[in-house]
Formats: sequence, structure tokens, C-alpha cells
Amino acid sequence: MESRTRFAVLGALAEGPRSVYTIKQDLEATVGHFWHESFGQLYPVLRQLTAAGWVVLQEEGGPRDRKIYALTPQGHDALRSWLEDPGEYLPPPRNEFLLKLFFGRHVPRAHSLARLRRYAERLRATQATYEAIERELLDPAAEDENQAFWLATLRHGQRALQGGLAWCEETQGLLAAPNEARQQGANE
Amino acid sequence: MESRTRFAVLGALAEGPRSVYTIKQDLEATVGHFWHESFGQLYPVLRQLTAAGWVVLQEEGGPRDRKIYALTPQGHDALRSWLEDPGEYLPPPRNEFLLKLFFGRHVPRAHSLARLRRYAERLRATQATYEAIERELLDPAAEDENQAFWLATLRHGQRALQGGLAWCEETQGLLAAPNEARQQGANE
DNA sequence: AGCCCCATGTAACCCGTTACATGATTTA
DNA sequence: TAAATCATGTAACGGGTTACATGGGGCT
Repeated sequence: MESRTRFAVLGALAEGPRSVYTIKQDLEATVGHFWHESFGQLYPVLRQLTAAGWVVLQEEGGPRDRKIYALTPQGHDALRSWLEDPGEYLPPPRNEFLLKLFFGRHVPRAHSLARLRRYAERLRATQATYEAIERELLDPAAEDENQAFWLATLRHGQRALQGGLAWCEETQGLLAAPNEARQQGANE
Repeated sequence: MESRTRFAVLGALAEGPRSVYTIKQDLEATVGHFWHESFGQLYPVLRQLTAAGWVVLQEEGGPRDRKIYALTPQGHDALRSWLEDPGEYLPPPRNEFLLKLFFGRHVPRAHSLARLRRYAERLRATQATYEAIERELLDPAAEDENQAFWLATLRHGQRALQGGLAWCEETQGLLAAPNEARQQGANE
């Protein structure tokens, strides 16, 4: 469905010339919590982008035999026009965690409660990494034109986490409370 | 990556025998906010499930020439063992909305702010549909063994919405406040 | 000398969407 | 009788992951 991979790449290259390998690293370190690219995708895409004139091979065969790509003015235009496009693609949702929870009645409550606990645990772990990112981002030495936008996406994650944890608490009560007895089915 | 489609189908069939068409409708009406299946996926999967003995064709060629499938005991076992599996697959994240926001510095702030507004608008619209679902779900006449689980997933959506809206408010302030002047780039 | 990280790439595979084809039945 | 909905299905296409292949460079 009209892949967005190229725009992620353009965005990364807008910070300066980079190799594919570095682009991947950068994406992981910055947008990794809400965007992912694999090498199998990136290498072909960089060829395409070069063919389209949105990117140029700036330097080749350094010490590690790496290829440095740079954004062209046309590439920057393409990035901008994608950013100006009001729409964004929403993938058909597929949340296996919620799906399992939804069908919880077919299984003893303990399973759903345990699942919930593991989920909360994951959230708390993520929370810690977000805090690290926050410290880095709020460091006054690191202030740049990206700060507000980067902070915005970070805050999005933090709000989601916060809501998620509150939900875990609430839901634990909801599932623990009543009819554990009213189980049907063969297992214990 | 080991499709979960079959389990969504098993879960739907666990509520009673149904046609593929009805399964789709049911999934949309119940888990539609966090799970999606297309016909192009469902029809082949029902053949597989039949071949695997997890489902049987119970009735064929009624008034609308529809085929009613029913869960077998083995199918129910399969559903259960999937539900008991502690893991769940997390797809590599791809949130185009956040990605565009993240790269916002390449474009006048007005674009990001407008995007934010549209996002909030979408959330508010969803909120309304959640409220309708809630009323239905809390109707004492409709109480059944699914209620707690279904309510749990609904609450998850509601918390996410609530967090999302709070974030919109906060972020609007963050992006509107300072350096609109400090734009770089060719466009106004 | 050996290992791990850097670095580039290809190929197979699969999941899932989209579009298409077909026709019966209800409703306006 | 025309349109909308019910209902089943197939085929093409594409995006993305995974696994594999290959080798240089730096560190111990």
C-alpha cells in the first residue's frame, strides 16, 4: 500500500548524509518506538531513491567500504510534500494482546490476569527507556530545531504508557473480582 | 509470521456456528477496533481450518446458499491453547502520524498543528462510538460470561483515547508556543 | 588468532489487501 | 424493476520479514 519507507529514509537523511547502516541505527534510536525498517527493505529502497534522484551516492569505499548517501533538493521537496499531505495511512488494526483478552472466557481467569501482569511489566520497562530519552532530549545543551517535535512524539508514548498502566490496574480489579467460580470448560 | 487469523475465526465460532460472512460481521462489530480480517483472508482460512479438523461445515445451501461452520472439540482445544500461550506477537510498529510529526521541522508549524487537530477530531469521533458500545455492554439484560472481558478491551480503548486527547492538548501548546519564526526552508 | 561489530546486499517466502467475478434475495 | 445487501469465492500484487551470503576492520 504505497510504502512509506522512503519517507522515513528521507527524514533520516535530512539530518545529514549517512550510510544505510547508519540510517537504520538512527531510525532505531529516534523513531524506533513507533517506526521500524529492516535492511531487506532499506537497501532496495535506497537504490530506488537514487534512481528517482531524491538521493545521491555521495561517497563510496571509505575505510569500511561504506556508501554515504545524501539528500538532493528534489528529495527534500519530496519529504516536504509528504509532510504537507494531510492524510496518513492507518493500518488495519491487529492487536493480539487485546484479542486474547477478549476471548478470555474460554480459559481460566488466572491466564488473563497473568497476561495482564506481563503487559504491565512491559509497559513499566518501556517507561524506563522513555525517561532516559526524556533526560537526553531535555538536556539544554542538546536544544535544536527538532526538540519540540521529538518531545511531542515522546510525550505521546508517555501518555499511552500512563493510560495503559491505569488501565491495567482497573482491569485487574475487573477480572479478579467476581465469578471465578462461573468458569466453564475442562481445565481445573 | 504465523498468522493469527485462524484464532480470530475460532474465537468468533466459539459463540456459535456461523457463515464466513457472519464471522466477518461479528468480528467487525466486536473486536473491530483492534482486529481486522478481510474476506480474501477468511475464505481460504476456513478451508484450512476444515482440513485441520478444527471446524466442520455444518450446513450448506440454505435460503441464501450460505455455508455454516461450527467449531469442533479440537478447534476449541486449539483456541484454548492459543489463549493459554503467554506470548503475543507484537508487529513492528509503524505509525505514520507520529512519523510525520517527528519530522515536523521541515515544514511550517501550521501543518503539524493542523495534523494534530485532525487527529484529535478522529479521537473524539471514536469516543462517541465507544460510548455507544459501553451502553450496550452495560445493559443489565445483556450480561453474560463475556461481559468482563469485552468491557476490559473497551476500557483499553477508552483509556487510550483519553490519553490521546490529553496529549493533543499538551502538544498543541508545545508546538504553538515558541519559535514559529525560526523556520527554515523555501515555503512561506 | 579469533571474535565481534560494521557493512552491503539478495532471495524466498508469506501474509494480507484489493480488485474482480458471480449470483441470489430482499427492499424501495 | 432497480438497487442494496447477502453471500462465496479467486487471482494478482506488493510490502515486509527472515534467512542467508559475504567480507573488511577493530579489539583482545
